[in-house]
Amino acid sequence: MLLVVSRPKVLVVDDEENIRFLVGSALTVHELEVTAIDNGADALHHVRTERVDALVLDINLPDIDGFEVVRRLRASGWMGPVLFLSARGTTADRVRGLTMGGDDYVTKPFALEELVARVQVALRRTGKLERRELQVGDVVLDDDAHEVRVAGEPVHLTPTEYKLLRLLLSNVGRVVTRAQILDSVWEYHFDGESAIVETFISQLRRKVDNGEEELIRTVRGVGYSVREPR
Amino acid sequence: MLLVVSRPKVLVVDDEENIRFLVGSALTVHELEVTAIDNGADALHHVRTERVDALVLDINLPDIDGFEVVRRLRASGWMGPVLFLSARGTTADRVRGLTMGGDDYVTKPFALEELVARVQVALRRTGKLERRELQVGDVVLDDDAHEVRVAGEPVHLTPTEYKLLRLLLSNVGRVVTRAQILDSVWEYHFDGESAIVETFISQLRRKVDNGEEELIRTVRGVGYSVREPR
DNA sequence: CGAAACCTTCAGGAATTCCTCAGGTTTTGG
DNA sequence: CCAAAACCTGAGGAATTCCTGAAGGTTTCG
Repeated sequence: MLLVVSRPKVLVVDDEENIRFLVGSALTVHELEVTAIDNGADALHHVRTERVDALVLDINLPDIDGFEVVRRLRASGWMGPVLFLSARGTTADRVRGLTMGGDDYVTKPFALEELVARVQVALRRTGKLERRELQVGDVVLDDDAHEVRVAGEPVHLTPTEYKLLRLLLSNVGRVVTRAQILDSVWEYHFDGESAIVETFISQLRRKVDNGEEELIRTVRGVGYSVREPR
Repeated sequence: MLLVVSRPKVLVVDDEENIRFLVGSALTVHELEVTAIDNGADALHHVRTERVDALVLDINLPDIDGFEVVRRLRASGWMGPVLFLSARGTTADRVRGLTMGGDDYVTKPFALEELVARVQVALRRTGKLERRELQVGDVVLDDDAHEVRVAGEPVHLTPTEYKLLRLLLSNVGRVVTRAQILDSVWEYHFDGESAIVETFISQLRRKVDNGEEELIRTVRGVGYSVREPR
């Protein structure tokens, strides 16, 4: 594990107290250093005087429009990534049209996890955050690129397959029970009789399990596990 | 068996006496050190003054809302995992949206076992809980990987064999009676004449008993036992 | 709207595991 | 030393669990 000398700094700009709090804490939990500001003018000033590695910015601000904030920042040379928060009303198209470069947007209401993930992606892209990869044997899951490689070759996984593999890989050396899988990959933890886990395990194996030594091991009556490589 | 210097400390916060008791005992049984508190203010104080490795927190508290408790804790730098208890009414979505990072939630009514499992998962993730291994001589039973190694080499056991070995190993130096075995490994405690225990003991020995010194000793007329290593 | 990609269910078959039975071996007590 | 009791162990059919392909339904995207 690499020692990170200083945490990436994220500025959150939103006039709603709640949003600032929620987003702020979510980002903090994920090891980011957060500053929160409730208006455009102060935000501009902050970015110009302090180090800011990424910006989470509401489009509707009491004083200056979010897009305008970014326009001015770009003009003054700040090139960091911006993640816009747009109210539901705003059509996605409009936002998309106005975001540029590496910028991104999410519409309220949003899932905190998703927002955090996007901020992290942006930070990694700009090299402020290390790349995180899960690797076991010759299978590499690159969470940034959202890509899986087997023996160097990219393999296409569907979203569900990806989630499942991710869960397994982040529990190397540990059995993941069917219940955990259902709970984590699918939303329901009502058990019942669903062969869906098996089906996806099967698909995953076909795509990822590279002959020789099996990656995904069945632990009968319990679940599945990926062995620690040695 | 590894010596655990200090047990992980879990704080349970709920205003219902019953819940505190139930959750508290369930966690205690599983080797965790539990403190129970019935309101948010005292909980805050406790986390700030004592070591707390994980928090089990009802959302509806008489004084401060559970989410607010966490908000304040995060603000004061406590980064441990939180497991929210939410009443059934609360929509899962809301809770999900508000939990972040490693936090988790379960809705009442919940299975104690599940709750314990989740707390343990959280503690392991944060490194507060070590790997659960039972070891006697050169036989190691790794409960996380659900795997058994003899002299370093993985040995495959069926679920029943595994349960049996686990029972024996967790009673090192003690005789486990046939009745206890039947009761614990199989569901029935009606005795009758079944040679099933013998059969499985036999299989276990073949797989696990590594020549030289017998691991599983027969205690005639009583049951079986695994000797303490020296 | 249509096509493609994806998710889910279902069911037959394969693999594994369970458990009874029966015959053999060891121990105990007299 | 003998007989009875207790225990050991291998075999095989029954039961469980798992695998996987196919088909139908849903969502996504152009």
